[in-house]
Amino acid sequence: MSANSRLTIAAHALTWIGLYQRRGHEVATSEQIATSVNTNPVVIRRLLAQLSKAGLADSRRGAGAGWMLARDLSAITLLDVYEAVEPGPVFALHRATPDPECVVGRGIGPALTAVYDGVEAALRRELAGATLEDVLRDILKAA
Amino acid sequence: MSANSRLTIAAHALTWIGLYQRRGHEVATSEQIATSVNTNPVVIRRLLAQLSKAGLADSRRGAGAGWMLARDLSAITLLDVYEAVEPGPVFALHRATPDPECVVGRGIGPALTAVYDGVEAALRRELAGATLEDVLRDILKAA
DNA sequence: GGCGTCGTAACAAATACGGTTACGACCAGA
DNA sequence: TCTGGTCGTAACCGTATTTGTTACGACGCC
Repeated sequence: MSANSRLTIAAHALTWIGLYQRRGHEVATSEQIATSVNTNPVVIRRLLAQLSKAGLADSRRGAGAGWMLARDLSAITLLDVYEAVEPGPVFALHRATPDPECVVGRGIGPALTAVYDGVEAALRRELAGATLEDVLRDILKAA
Repeated sequence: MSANSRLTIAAHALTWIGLYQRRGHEVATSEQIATSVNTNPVVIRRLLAQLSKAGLADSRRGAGAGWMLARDLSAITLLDVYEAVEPGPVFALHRATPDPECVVGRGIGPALTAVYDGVEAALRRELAGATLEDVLRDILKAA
C-alpha cells in the first residue's frame, strides 16, 4: 500500500498545539511544531491549512502569529482529522474500465464497491472512536 | 490516499478463473483474464504469482498451460486476497523519527499505533466477511 | 516602518504504480 | 525430437504521489 503519513503528522501537530496551549501559551508557530515532528515548517503549514478549512485549527497572522485549536482536543476525533487530510478512498477500482462484454467485467465493480463501502464505514467507526484527548492521555501516561 | 487497484484486479482475476472453470474449462490463460480486466497479461501474471505463493491459485506450464484456482471460490475471502497482494499497513507513521526531546514526539508513535492496529483489525474483519463466492453471486444476480 | 509569521506557489528528489517489451523455462502434442 | 503456446521474471518507461525545500508576498503587532 502506498500509505502516507498525513494523518499521523496532522494528529501530531494538533496534539502538540493542544498541549502547548494547556501549558499557558496562546499560539504555536509552525516552526515549533516542525521541530517536534522533525520536518519542514512548510509541511506543517500545508497540513494546518487543510485542518483550518475543516474547522479544526485557526491561525493568527502578523507579529506574534501562530496556530491555535478551533476546538478542544476532546472534541476532535481522528476521523475528523482523517477527513480533513485524506481525500480519496482506501481501495481503488480498475484504472481502465474492464471489458463490458464480460459478465465479470461488468459486474465486478459494483460488487466490490459494496464491500469497499463496508470497509470504509468500519474504518471510520474506528477512527471516530478515538479523540485527540485520548491520544494525549496515552502519551502522558506512557511518559 | 494513494490507493492502488491490486486488490480489485486480483479479486477480478480469481473470480474470472472460478467462473471459467465452472463452465467446464480446465485452465485460464493470463491473456484471457487480461482481456476481461482490460490490462496487460504481464500485470495479471505478476499478481497471480503472488496469489500462487499465498496458496490461492496454481499454474500449469508448457502447452495447454494456464491458471486454476487452488481452492474453491467459497473458500477464498477478500482478506486472503488482500494479504496476498498488499504488503504494508494502511497508515504510515512519521517518515523521519520525531523529536525524542519532546513528550509528544516520543509518545505519539505508540499512541497512534494502538489506534491504527484497531483500524487494521476492523478492516480485516470486513474483508474476511466476503468470499469470492459472494462476489460472484452478486455479479450474476445483477446480470 | 520593521520584524516575524502565515499562506502559497514553484520546484526537486524519492518512491510507487501500472504498462510494455523481452526472453528463457517449460511441456503437451505432432 | 521438434514446435508452439504459455508461464515466470527481469528490465525499463511514463505518470502520479508524497515529502522536502526555497522563495516571496501578505499581514499585523510593536
